[in-house]
Amino acid sequence: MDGQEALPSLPPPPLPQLTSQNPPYLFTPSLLPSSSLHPSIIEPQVLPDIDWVGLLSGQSGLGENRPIMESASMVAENGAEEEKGNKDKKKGGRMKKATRPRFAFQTRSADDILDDGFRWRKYGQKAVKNSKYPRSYYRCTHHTCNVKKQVQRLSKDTSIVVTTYEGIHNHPCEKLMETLTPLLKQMQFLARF
DNA sequence: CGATTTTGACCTGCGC
DNA sequence: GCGCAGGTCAAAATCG
Repeated sequence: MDGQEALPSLPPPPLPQLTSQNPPYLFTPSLLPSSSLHPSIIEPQVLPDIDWVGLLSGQSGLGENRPIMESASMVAENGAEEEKGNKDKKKGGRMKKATRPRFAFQTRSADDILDDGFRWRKYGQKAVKNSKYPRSYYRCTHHTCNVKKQVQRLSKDTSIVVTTYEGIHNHPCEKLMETLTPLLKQMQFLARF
């Protein structure tokens, strides 16, 4: 069925607060609605039923209906786990059930690919049943980062793109850093006076 | 020439 | 056990 296409349109939930428990780069501009990085996005929508608190704290979700989001039990995303995990998998196919957090949101956009500040490499595209449009698979190009995302346009409402993120970035957003670095330098310079 | 995209083959999980 | 659907790999093509 087209589970992803039956997503209700609800206002985005409150954004999670970063605490000392959370990885420093857990939520980046990619998840911030109305981010200035996304001029083309008119109506960002975070999927409902996402247990942000659980997601962040490592506890499992509460929602009963989770159209896209999988269980949010957090696996150690950083460091050794990812590289070694990759060795277990053979060519193609699903590996062990992903236990990494997944979250998705809809955006109303003419572009399938929205610029979320990270660099992504496309590694696959697949036609999906009950959908006119193919689903595209992307992986974060950062060496140590194993985050993936899927992008799919709804066939019911072709102006809506569903983006599903899987995993958590363990590095800063490049674009954000590019923007902030000169500002920081300038501030440091001015602070000397 | 390195990085990225395209695309068909391959693999796995799941329902029947 | 079989077939389908989804997810990934990797070689070739394309791009900057």
